[in-house]
Amino acid sequence: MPIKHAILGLLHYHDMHGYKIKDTIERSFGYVWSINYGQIYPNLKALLNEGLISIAEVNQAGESGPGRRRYAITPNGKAAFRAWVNSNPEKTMILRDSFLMRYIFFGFGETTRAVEMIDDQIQLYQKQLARRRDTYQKRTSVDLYARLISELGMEMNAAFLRWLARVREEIIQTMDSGTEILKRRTIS
Amino acid sequence: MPIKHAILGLLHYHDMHGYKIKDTIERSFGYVWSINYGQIYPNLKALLNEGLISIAEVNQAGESGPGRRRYAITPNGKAAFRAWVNSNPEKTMILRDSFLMRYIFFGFGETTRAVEMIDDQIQLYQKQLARRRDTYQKRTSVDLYARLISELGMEMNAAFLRWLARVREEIIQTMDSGTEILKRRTIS
DNA sequence: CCTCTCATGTAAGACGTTACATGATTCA
DNA sequence: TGAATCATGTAACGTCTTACATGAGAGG
Repeated sequence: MPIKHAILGLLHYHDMHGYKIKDTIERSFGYVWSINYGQIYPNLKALLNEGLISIAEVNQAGESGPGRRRYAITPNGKAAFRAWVNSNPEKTMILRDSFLMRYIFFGFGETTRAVEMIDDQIQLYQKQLARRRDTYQKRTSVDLYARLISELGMEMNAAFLRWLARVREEIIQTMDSGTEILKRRTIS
Repeated sequence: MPIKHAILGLLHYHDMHGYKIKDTIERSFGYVWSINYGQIYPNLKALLNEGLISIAEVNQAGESGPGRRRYAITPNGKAAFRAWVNSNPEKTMILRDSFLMRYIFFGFGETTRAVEMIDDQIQLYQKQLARRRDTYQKRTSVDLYARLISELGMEMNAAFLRWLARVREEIIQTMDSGTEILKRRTIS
């Protein structure tokens, strides 16, 4: 139940609406965790039942539909969160990327198409890196951990771009030399 | 349905049992994709129904229980797979790591525990990097794409380790200087 | 007035994990 | 003979995504 912990973590900063929680998660660490309303609202309800969060304020301007609820973390919530942060992480890192998934089998597709897709990836990650650098320069928080995680994002991004450039070059060399190495494929 | 495509991709190399498919996925690109039997067997059944794979051989030594089935890709399977490889990847990369998830909120936990967890991560990734370098040196395949993807794995691994070392250092500096910067936290 | 952003929620279905049950073969 | 590995499968449960429905407030 990592979503619950993410919610509890964010509520340490200040009280929030469910909408704002999703928004913050997406903008702050969307590349580590993505989320949607189908997860947020049921989890808020559950956390409320468990006494880990409470409702700080309800704004009910209209009469129909649910009110806008601002949630706050309770002392029990803080304790549960602290226990989780201090507990051992499971050691499984999952990286899921549909480009990489295809890439693995590029040898079975068309080489020209492969180069096209690599170029698309290069463009995409160049934009992303530029955006990250911009956000990094403009950041207002002095938080050590937040600063370091955004450095990690930029470094990973840059490393991936360097790798893509190398891959592109090597594929083009293979095309030029016209060898049929690609067809002698084996896997254990 | 990315599992189906992974299965079709692997069957290009040679015919395989379901068991071997899981094993190969885990050993070849387990850090990009993980899988379990609850997904493998139902997907094999579905692919068979769709005519994208066929049964190459059934070994039924005993009499009870299901036979050991070796699967092969059909021409239709190859066509479907090729269409997928050449189709545009969705642009969402998902990185899910329970250490990083905790890391984001380290400021709310105990700093000494944070350093301990960082040290555990360093050990874990040092071992992983050593294992990857070993596998890389011993690889028998000349496949361009396979070689490059394992280089990506090692580079990402190394970059993460460099980052962890820097994080450790900066945290310890903060502890020594005894400033209370950690407590002035804000997030947008 | 219309569109965008803020805001809350549910239902259906897809996807993934865990745990269990079964049995053959291989090797020490 | 016992343990490890090879091998197939399902049921229950949990998580995640997608699509939909609803409505308030702000600003052009």
